[in-house]
Amino acid sequence: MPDLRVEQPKSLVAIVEERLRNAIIDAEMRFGASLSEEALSEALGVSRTPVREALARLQLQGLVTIVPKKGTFVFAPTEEDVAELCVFRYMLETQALRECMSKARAAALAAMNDALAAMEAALAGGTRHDYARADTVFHEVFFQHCGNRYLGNAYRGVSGRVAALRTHLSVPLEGEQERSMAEHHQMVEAFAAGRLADLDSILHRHIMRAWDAYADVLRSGGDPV
Amino acid sequence: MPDLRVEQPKSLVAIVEERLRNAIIDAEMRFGASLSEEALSEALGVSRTPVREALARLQLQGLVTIVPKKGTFVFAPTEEDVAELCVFRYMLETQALRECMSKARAAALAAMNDALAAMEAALAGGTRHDYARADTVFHEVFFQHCGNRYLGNAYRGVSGRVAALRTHLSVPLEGEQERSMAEHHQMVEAFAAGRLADLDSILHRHIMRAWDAYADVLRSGGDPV
DNA sequence: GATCTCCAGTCCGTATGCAAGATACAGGAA
DNA sequence: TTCCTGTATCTTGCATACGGACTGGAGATC
Repeated sequence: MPDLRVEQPKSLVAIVEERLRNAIIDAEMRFGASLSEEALSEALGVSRTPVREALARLQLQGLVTIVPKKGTFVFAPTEEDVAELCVFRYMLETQALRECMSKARAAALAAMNDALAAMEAALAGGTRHDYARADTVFHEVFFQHCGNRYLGNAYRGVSGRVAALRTHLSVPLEGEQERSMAEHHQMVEAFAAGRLADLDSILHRHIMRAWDAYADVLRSGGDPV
Repeated sequence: MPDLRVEQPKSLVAIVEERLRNAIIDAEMRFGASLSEEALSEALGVSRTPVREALARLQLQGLVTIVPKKGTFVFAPTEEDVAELCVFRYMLETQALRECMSKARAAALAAMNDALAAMEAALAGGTRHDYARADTVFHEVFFQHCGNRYLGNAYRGVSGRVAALRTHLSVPLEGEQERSMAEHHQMVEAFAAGRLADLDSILHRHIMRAWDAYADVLRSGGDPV
């Protein structure tokens, strides 16, 4: 028998979750914005049940905050949050790169180059949101090739916040894309050459500089989008 | 006004989640056992809604597997799973210890000593399950004092599986508790002395030896409890 | 005996209804 | 004016109902 398997249609919960996740990440909603289950269910054309379940999942990803009997809100990062998130992100990414290098170097390098090309394209001809999305894809490559599902899961658990911060906070910064692009090139070079220590320090610089930028924006009045 | 605040009663979802989590971790249910929402809701005396939500959360912790339209099952680890989990656990714990050492050394040390004493007590006078629980508490100390919520969250995301493996797989092994206890003592000593490299290697040995033990049990026929 | 078909039982996905807590605001008392 | 209080209206928490999808087995067919 040939393989005729069809993929399952996504459940409403999954659809709603993805839709809301994108809305938050792409800054269609501001930090702290209120989300009523009923209003959402009406806007999305489904009942409250799948909306409710999707919100519960998003809470576990840190993208929304559910306050019992009060309401659900888009997450609102504090400076401290962002700092801890960046430190954690660095831990995960540096470990993932280590695993990539020792286990799937060629495949990872190829994927990184593809992602880099997409970033260049977005920088040249796309919007800043396009660039932010391509940036997100680049960093996901590490985890797709690291060969450890748990590492990937842990990253997925924070990737939403990371991506949201990227869009909300770095998109408006002038010159940020160009600096970021240069650092990504350096990372790929170091990876290709197998210089792990260099890679680590570039990654560290990359993430911590992003943190600085975010902190500045946060201090100067929160969500600018 | 004196502080009269009352704590919120836990939601049914939280209660059900905790109850099921404990049931799985304490090996009241075997790996792969089937969990019907309806049967659970009846057994727990609540409706299907909170049960359903609790199961969704447990899935994200990797403790159950939900197969659409078929049913929900207690997770069933493969050898590969366990290997990846151990590697990941080592990554998280070593990072957490590093943070503890640099940020909250005294408090962490005190808490580790407390946890160690509880383990000794369980080893001397408790059941093997008691020891397993005390072991779990010991490792949680790292994350309570590491000062990074994201690191703690990531650990919580796998701690259920770790704890479940501990109970299901290591409880039946002869002499395992004593070896484990000795290693924990070594860890605390190294931490107290600030010997980070030693600490790392002890932790690595500790986790990887546990992995060996689990793998043996798994190969010899799965869940023995 | 092997295979197919149908059916009953079980499970989940979703919609909806009701109850209870939280909040905002108007209106009255000091 | 200022403070308190009752109430309308919002929110979520949970229960329940219905329908579709899947599974396993009895019986028919070859």
